[in-house]
Amino acid sequence: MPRPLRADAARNRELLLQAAREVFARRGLDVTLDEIARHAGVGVGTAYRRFANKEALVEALFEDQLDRMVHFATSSLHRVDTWDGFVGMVTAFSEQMAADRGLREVVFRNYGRDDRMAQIRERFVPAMEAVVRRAQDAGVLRPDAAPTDLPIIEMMLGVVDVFAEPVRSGLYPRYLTLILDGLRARPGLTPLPVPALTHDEFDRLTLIPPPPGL
Amino acid sequence: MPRPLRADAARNRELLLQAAREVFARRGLDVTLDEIARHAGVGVGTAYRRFANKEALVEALFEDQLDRMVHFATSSLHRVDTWDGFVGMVTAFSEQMAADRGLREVVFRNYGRDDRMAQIRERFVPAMEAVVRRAQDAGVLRPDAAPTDLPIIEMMLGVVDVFAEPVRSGLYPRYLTLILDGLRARPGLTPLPVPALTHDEFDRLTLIPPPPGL
DNA sequence: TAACAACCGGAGACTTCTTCTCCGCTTAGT
DNA sequence: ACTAAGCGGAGAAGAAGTCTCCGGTTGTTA
Repeated sequence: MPRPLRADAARNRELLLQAAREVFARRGLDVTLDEIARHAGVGVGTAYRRFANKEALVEALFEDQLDRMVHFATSSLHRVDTWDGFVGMVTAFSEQMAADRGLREVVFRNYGRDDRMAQIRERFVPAMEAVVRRAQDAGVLRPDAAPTDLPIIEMMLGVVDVFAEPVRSGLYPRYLTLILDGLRARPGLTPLPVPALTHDEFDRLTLIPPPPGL
Repeated sequence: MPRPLRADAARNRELLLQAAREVFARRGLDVTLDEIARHAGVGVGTAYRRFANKEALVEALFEDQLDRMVHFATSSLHRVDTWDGFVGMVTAFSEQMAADRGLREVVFRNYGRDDRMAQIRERFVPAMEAVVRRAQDAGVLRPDAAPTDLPIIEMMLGVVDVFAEPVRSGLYPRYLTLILDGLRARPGLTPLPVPALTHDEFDRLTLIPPPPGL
């Protein structure tokens, strides 16, 4: 059992976590620990004394955030209007992801690849599947949509936001709306010409070395 | 007037251009000249003797490719079915972009920022505008779509392809279809909640330092 | 309030990656 | 056969990131 930190050390630890939250959210996971330390107002040495490396810091930060994402999915199942439930989940996902570039990178690059996060991911999949199936059973979601379309869509929206952010923040809802209009079941839709990624394909993607450039 | 290259030098120049075409297309503009030289089967020294730097090589390669993109836009105006014309242009763009990661990066990072490419870009904008307006006047494209939506959509599709490529190439048409279904004028569409980027905003985006991560 | 273990800052050692140069050897062209 | 043009690729130079080390400071305990 590690004995408690001295008061100044504990305070610095909190400063670092807070700084990391902000810097990761704005600039992604590729920032240096040096930079986080500077933003926290402590020395690099202090940062490395508290967290063995950047990965440890990421883990400490994103566990509960991923948890919250799963919660969005399951709770959307209880909405009375099925389409609203679906839209609500996708919108909530997008809001989280848009607000936090680090979160996007954790989700799509599976940063850390450790067990705890893997467990969370395992609860993700059934949740998304349930929401998609419910919406399709109700006839409001186009029948050829698939659960893995959702993370792909989140990725697309995330990129729009990274790209547009320097001149306009909050552009992504425009494209979210567009895509939701394309997802809604309607007469006269064009059948989707390629099958969606299987869950297995998707998992493999997040586990392989990050494709340079998100 | 530079005097003609010796035969072996001219041949190596072609080898380098060909290698660059392939490597840029597959891996993007961030590959090193060393890598291109290796792929061409010549020494690095040779590469740097022929092209002052990577930028010169990029310029030599992408001028006519951009030209072809503009051509897609203008020729789509002559299709009898307006919606087919619109879809044809967007599809042609996507095919080009999906097949060539380097091209995507030239378009969105304005690599080089030189005059010749700027001129081409200037012809791009009116062409896209014309196609969008024609489709909206005919009532087949949703009225709240805008010309700058098209490059944004291309960017989204490009990212899907970069991401999915390691386990599945050619996934993007699925999402292209989805988005086109969302772009088509229909009763019951949700109004797009945020204005599109203006041309000016878009230009500024491509001119500022590349947002790290495409 | 003295004493010391814990902690701090940040210079810089190390590593990795990319760009580009230099020079001894080879070859095309006359 | 001679020589200017060209070749290859080791490695210099620089940029960027990770992490260590240590002289000086501070919280804590007695």
